[in-house]
Amino acid sequence: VGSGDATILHADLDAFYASVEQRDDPRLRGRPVIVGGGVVLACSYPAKARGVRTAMGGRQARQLCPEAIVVPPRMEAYTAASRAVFEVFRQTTPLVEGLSIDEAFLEVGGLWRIRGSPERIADKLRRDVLDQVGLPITVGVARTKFLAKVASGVSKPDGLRVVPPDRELEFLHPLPVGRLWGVGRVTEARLAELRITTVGQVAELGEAALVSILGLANGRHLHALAHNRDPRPVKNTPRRHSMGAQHALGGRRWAALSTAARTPGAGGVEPVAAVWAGELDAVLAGLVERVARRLRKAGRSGRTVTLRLRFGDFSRATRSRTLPHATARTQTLLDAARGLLAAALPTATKRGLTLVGVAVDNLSDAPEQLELPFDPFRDAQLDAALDAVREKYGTTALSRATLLGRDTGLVMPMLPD
DNA sequence: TCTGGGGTCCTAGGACCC
DNA sequence: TCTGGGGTCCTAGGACCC
Repeated sequence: VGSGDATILHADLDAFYASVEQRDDPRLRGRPVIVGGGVVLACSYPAKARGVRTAMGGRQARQLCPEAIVVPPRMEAYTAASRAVFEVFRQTTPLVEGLSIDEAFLEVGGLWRIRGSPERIADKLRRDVLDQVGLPITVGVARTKFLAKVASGVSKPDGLRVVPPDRELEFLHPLPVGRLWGVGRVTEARLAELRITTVGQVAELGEAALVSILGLANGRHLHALAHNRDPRPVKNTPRRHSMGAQHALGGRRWAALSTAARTPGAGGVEPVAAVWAGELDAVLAGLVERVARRLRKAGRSGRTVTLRLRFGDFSRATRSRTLPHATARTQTLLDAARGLLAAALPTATKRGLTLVGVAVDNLSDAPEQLELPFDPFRDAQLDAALDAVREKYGTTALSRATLLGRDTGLVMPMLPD
């Protein structure tokens, strides 16, 4: 098998959250199912057939499909199902690159002799996922990552599609531009103004023209994809670069508080604004705590704290702050987030805040490295080092052995909270 | 279409350094 | 006092993906 063969699989679970619900509750099988409340997180194919779409407002979804069964999301169940499916992926091939909770690329190029053709492997993978995890999955097979993903996309649900190397453009060019990876609502509209609606038309356009329309990176990228030029190999799942948590300030109470807080002149405005700011701070603290815990659990730390805000008109703003060192300490991150929010509070109040988010970027692979102003390996200074750490973290549990055992010279990993 | 929660990548200006 | 060229980092915004 050479590199010119179709050996990349893109495996994508069908209507993932909805399928997990149907697997776990037989009454939902074969019926229109919507997962989510205020917004559709996922829906089964009978609901899709009625026009329900992911990210659609709940009210509109129920209008389109009144007989749909609406179930609240169970994220833990989806996480567990995802782990089980990825286990099947890794039984299939060691080279698995996860893209999201429900999809991955698999390189099966070296497996001809052991497991047969990529098509056979894909077919077995689909059966294994169904048998072992109970979920339907669609697989696309092609020579490039991009095309494998397109192939699975057009074959959903419960499908398998192999694109042979000599049929690539024949398969690709009639498809709508929206199938290109990186073409969303805005780009699609811009291209539609120029009467460009198919991948084939993009391919005819020439790189320079595309760059002048869409900018350097995007233009080059789309030009390459339209010709199925995508040299990226399948790699094992990269470590994430960012970790965040956010919370929509929905509900009547928030709306009322927010309105009252930004209405000047009325009696009692000061206290209302204070209550609003106080509740906001509690939300912020909760978000930071969540992110910090996840960071510590993953043994990661980060330097940049980003505050994300969304307003009543759906516009957004971000504020960020980069710290001197990476950290996963709740208090350090919270102090930074609070500073950002305080600076943005007048704007947020005026524009009607509807969402707060916190992200930690600039992640490093290691837990926080605490710089000590001395060498803990020089015996004379060890007790001073211990005292300093104990004082800083208010702990008495830290032993000399622990400190030395880290074997990290002048730095040591952060202690858990 | 009146909207959740989690991510990725690109652009662009300004500060700062040599 | 006014002037080059090159680089990195930080911040903010925006498009896109599932």
